[in-house]
Amino acid sequence: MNDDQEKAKNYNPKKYRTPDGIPADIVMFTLTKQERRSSTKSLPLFELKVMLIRRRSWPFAGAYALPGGFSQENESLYETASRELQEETGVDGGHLEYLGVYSTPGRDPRGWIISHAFYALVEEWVLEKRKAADDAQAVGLFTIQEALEELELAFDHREIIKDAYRRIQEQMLQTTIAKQFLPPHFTLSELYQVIRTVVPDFEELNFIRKVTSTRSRQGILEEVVDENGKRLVSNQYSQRPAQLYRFTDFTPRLSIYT
Amino acid sequence: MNDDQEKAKNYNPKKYRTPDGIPADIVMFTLTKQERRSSTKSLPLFELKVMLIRRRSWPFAGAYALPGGFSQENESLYETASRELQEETGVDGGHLEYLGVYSTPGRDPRGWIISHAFYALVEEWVLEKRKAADDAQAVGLFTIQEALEELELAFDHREIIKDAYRRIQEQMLQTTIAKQFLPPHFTLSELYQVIRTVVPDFEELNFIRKVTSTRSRQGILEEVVDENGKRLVSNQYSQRPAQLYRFTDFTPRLSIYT
DNA sequence: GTAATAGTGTCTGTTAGACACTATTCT
DNA sequence: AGAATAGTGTCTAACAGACACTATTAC
Repeated sequence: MNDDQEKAKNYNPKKYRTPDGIPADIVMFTLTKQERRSSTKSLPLFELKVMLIRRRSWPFAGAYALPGGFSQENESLYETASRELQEETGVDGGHLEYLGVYSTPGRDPRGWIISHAFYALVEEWVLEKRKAADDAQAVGLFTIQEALEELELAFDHREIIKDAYRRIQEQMLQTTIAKQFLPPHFTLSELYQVIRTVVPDFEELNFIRKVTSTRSRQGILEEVVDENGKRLVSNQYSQRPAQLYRFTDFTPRLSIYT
Repeated sequence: MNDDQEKAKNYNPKKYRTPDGIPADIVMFTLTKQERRSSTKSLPLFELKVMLIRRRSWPFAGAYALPGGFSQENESLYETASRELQEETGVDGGHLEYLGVYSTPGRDPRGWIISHAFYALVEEWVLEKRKAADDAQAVGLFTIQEALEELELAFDHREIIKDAYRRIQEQMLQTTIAKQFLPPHFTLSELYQVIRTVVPDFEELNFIRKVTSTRSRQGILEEVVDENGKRLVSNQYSQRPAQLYRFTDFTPRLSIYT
């Protein structure tokens, strides 16, 4: 037995009251695409949705809650969230990010339970599959407005969803997470629509020109070309083919002063 | 006994292994000012420092650690941090913000201990007072370089300090936290020096002009005037008096796309 | 006068914002 | 031709970046 182990044996961590559990809850966002009926090709309608599960048991039986689960001793909280995400959706990988801690006394009637919120960006089909596999009654995809204004939510999950929404809006403008909602190659209209869906009051009349022809932002996006250097285009959503782009791994440094 | 209480009685939260403690650790930053010897008035030298405490007992006896303490059942983690900050410095108020959670298994030899990091911006005299009140040997103010490269640090506190440093640099450019390091009224040189101290590679040759005469940033700062509308100036750090400014409560929205 | 910081002039090239206009393809 | 999205032209005012220059005051 080494020195540390010996000392650890003498140290009694349960001298004080300790929490009753440390769950990780995940705000899973997805962007649903809905075909628009029209005579010709057109961009689909996007909607930002969040996955919620109807609780069956006490506390908050019948209310909707974020998917999540308790952390175990042998894993970090990120691993807990990652494991839960995998258990809930069958997918690992994808964008998973820490949001914050929720520890207001009394937030959970089961005891002293400190929850950690994460948010994930998941493809629509993943959540649809999950919904099909499970009791369809229990799993739902809701718009932010529905979740915040119409549903009865468990615990402090309304606060968590609000915070996650604020965060994803900020991230959508300040980082390149938009790529999580886009195929590897995409047109600028698709990108613009994705941004607009998450941040409705983002309006840029000259969006195409701005992201392509200004030097200061040069490097966020690049044109996709084939092996012969020919620029690749897509006409999936339009009559006239549009140039395809991809994100580079460059992210500019933002500042309020300059 | 109401329904919830009855159910809570039947619910056994200790069915599973639970953590041994949830501390909050605080990265306390301060900006030290050092007079420069010169024949005339000049700006002081600023340095960004972090407060660390030398541990006396197991584990990591002799190593430096962030100040902090365990959370109690009747308080949120922000309250824990706020209480610790008050206990450590005698000051409440000031800037205190959540940084993140540190939960890697094995990070604390005392057991399963999940720590939450906060960072605080504190005035220099507060920490000096703290240092005087206590055993001066135990409390130290160190530059980031000293803390990260020269000191033996307890737990995963090197990681925490790194993360806090990254965060304060980001915040310094994207929010108006610079005001935490400045008096209510300040000159633009002071502001520039504060920013430069925290983010050394922030270089703006036309800083004064940029923050004063460009419309898009209009509203971050405003000139300070007296009751007669006369503009207030200071010659504390210069021969020629300089216009005093204050922050408004406006913060622009930043975006990589526009 | 000299030192030290405050602030302006000036120049070129780039960008923002508004909005009209052309381009490409499918039906 | 009409629909739908892609993308350019054009104009003005604002801004960025570089760097030389003047201004104010204390010593």
